[in-house]
Amino acid sequence: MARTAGSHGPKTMEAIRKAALTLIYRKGYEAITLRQLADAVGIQPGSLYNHVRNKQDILFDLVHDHMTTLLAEVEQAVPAEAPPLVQLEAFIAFHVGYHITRREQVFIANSELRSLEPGNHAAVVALRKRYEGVLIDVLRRGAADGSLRADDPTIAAYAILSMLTGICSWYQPSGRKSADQLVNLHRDLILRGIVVQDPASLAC
Amino acid sequence: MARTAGSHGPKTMEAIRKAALTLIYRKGYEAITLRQLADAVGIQPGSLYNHVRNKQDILFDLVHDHMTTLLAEVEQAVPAEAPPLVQLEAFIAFHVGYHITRREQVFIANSELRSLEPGNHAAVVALRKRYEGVLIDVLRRGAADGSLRADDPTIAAYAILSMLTGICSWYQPSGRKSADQLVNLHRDLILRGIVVQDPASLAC
Amino acid sequence: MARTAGSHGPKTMEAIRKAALTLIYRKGYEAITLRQLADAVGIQPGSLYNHVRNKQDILFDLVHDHMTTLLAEVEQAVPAEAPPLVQLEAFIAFHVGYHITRREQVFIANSELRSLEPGNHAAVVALRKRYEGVLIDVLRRGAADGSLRADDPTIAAYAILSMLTGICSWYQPSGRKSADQLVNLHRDLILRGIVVQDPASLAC
Amino acid sequence: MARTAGSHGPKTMEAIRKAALTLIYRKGYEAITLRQLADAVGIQPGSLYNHVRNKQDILFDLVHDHMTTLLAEVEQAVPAEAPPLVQLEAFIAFHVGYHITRREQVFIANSELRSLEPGNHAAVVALRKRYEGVLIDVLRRGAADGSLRADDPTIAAYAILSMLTGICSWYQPSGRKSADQLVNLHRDLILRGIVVQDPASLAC
DNA sequence: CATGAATGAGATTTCATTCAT
DNA sequence: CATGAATGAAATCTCATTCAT
Repeated sequence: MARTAGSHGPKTMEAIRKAALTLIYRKGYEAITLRQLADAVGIQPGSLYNHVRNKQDILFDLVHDHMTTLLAEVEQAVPAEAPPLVQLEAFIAFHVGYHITRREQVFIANSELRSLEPGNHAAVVALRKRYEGVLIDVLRRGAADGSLRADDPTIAAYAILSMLTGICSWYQPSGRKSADQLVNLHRDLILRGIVVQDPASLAC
Repeated sequence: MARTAGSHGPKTMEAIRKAALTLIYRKGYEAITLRQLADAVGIQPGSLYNHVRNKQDILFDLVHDHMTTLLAEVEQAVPAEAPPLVQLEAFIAFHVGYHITRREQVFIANSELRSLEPGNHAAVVALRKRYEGVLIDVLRRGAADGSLRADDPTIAAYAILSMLTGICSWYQPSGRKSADQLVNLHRDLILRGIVVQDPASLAC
Repeated sequence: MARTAGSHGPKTMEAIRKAALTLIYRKGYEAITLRQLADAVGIQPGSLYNHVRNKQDILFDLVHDHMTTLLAEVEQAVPAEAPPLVQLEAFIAFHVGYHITRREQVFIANSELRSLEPGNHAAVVALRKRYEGVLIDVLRRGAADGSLRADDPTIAAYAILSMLTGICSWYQPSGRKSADQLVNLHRDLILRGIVVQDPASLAC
Repeated sequence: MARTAGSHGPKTMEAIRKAALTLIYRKGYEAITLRQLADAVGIQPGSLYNHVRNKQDILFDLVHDHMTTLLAEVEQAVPAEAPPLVQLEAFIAFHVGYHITRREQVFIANSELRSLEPGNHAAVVALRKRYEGVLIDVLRRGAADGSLRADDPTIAAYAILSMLTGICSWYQPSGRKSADQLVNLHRDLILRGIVVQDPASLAC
């Protein structure tokens, strides 16, 4: 990681954020120390407090920023007036694309919720619920117009989100699948399932 | 939580395990202290060391026990000689059923891998790979005999496992869905997808 | 100061109290560090927390103990049924005697009130008011029966208490005045004042 | 408290002094931080160093200024050639008047001596001794000419000073006693004591 | 087998102070 | 002369772990 030793000005805050992201992603919020973080930034532990109120704020900033960006972007990515199936495909493509380019943020936002203090926790959970709501709405409209099969749109949404977010835990940009391939793979799985439809059973 | 204050004999070890399970599930391994654990058990922190070598061992025991049980049971639950589709359905039913009755173990085994020391980490990851291997094998055989559509059985297996394991993070035994309903819901989603197949498009 | 290195058992708490008394008396509560205190006791700083909840508690214990003892003893020292003048003399003798043998406690209880957290502060101030009340009552009764001249018993009591407590700030047990001499000196000053009454002016 | 936000020019130094006086009076020298002081002044902590060499100097300035002013004024207030009794009355009036109008300075000068570094401490104690010397001299001369009863003029002086200075710790300008009343009350106490002289015992 | 007390390492945080801009 | 950011030292407190009793 870049070491901006003795860094000055507003760059330091950015360096702290970047270093915190990597460190928390790799070791977890509780497991990292501010000494390690300061080392990674190239300053003294105490100097962190010129930019941050306390350790908790570092985590909250990271998670909160991530969630607001995610929300802002999903609303642009999913066309408001399109049919549910189109929206669903857009959502899948957006979610997979966004998540594999921000694996750290996503992972932290999911796994370190527990480490947020009550107030912060509530704020983040609220944002998360809004994001989940986007998908739930799509499924609900699809169920209503008969294009999607979702007896329980909420549970189906959770299932889809779990599946897609899980990609983060094994995906490597250098791996053998491109982002597009991943999107297609998961879109097919979600839309059509894994069973090969027996043509005979479908014959007239 | 049951507080076995001043517990004696071999019960103490069991009480430690139970308390550790609950505490780690709720707060995370790094976040709990042995003092909290001792409190929950009803003994002094120092007394823990009559039963356990150190904090790490508590976590490893929990995770390792869980993984070996999981493996032993999945092999009994999935019929060895059945066709892949039948095996897949058996796997889904087993996985969902097992996971919702052991939410804490599952959650810990997934989220606290990071907190395991290298040796322990490797041991658990190996067990996990064997468990994933069961599903991957099923998908692979299904792809081979044309009954399942899985271009990439590994990724499909990860996707399915992520989806199913995600249930743990929101499931409440007192909720509105029974275990059976959950199994059906997820089986349908995995096998047939979410899109309603247009009969017209399938007509000859 | 005695250094009970590696001290064990209930003696440690006593050693902490004694060392804290001396250190706080000499440097002030805010100025001392727990490292210094631990050094004086002969243990590690962290070990203090086996006996004490935090730094504030050390101060509060000291002050609170002092005030309760003071109150208990003053009630025994001042005869309940005696005439006010006798009571006043008893109070002076008691106060001077008690204070010069416990200079540290007295000084701390007066000068470190500011360092007490609100709750603790209130508790100590309440005790202090009760002690002051003893003297105020004596003066009030003396004013009532005409034996003492105290237009404002409260202010007079404060004046007397300030004068007597001030002794602590310069008294040395090895000094040239005995405790008895001090008592007499101050009793005379309080009772008769400093002016030599001109016999002529009193003649009939 | 007045907040001279972003103050400029020579006013800043004055603002620092005023804020320091109030803060140290309320919380004590060791307990305040330069951040708090800077806040109160309306500047950044680093900016303090454009006006002050360090924290210690702030305290020393305050105490030293106070002591020199006190000394200068007491010499004007106590008539050099008057009889001891008249001088004593003048001293009492001056001391009470001066102290109740500068409660903060007086309190700090008495309670924060401990926080002065050796050199500064010595300087202030020397000034203090000179001030005490004024009263001691009066008493000594009174004892010499038979007008005052002071076996030990030093101790008597300490006693009187303690009594008078104690006023600062409870006096409120808005209270029920005027400054003049306070002076009279304490002068009577010091000169004539608290006992009502039994006329009978004085009769010829 | 439990306990109370000790340890030593280290964590987060605070603070006085410095200095380039 | 003010500022923002850095430093380095230190402070309080926590924690896993050990061990005599």
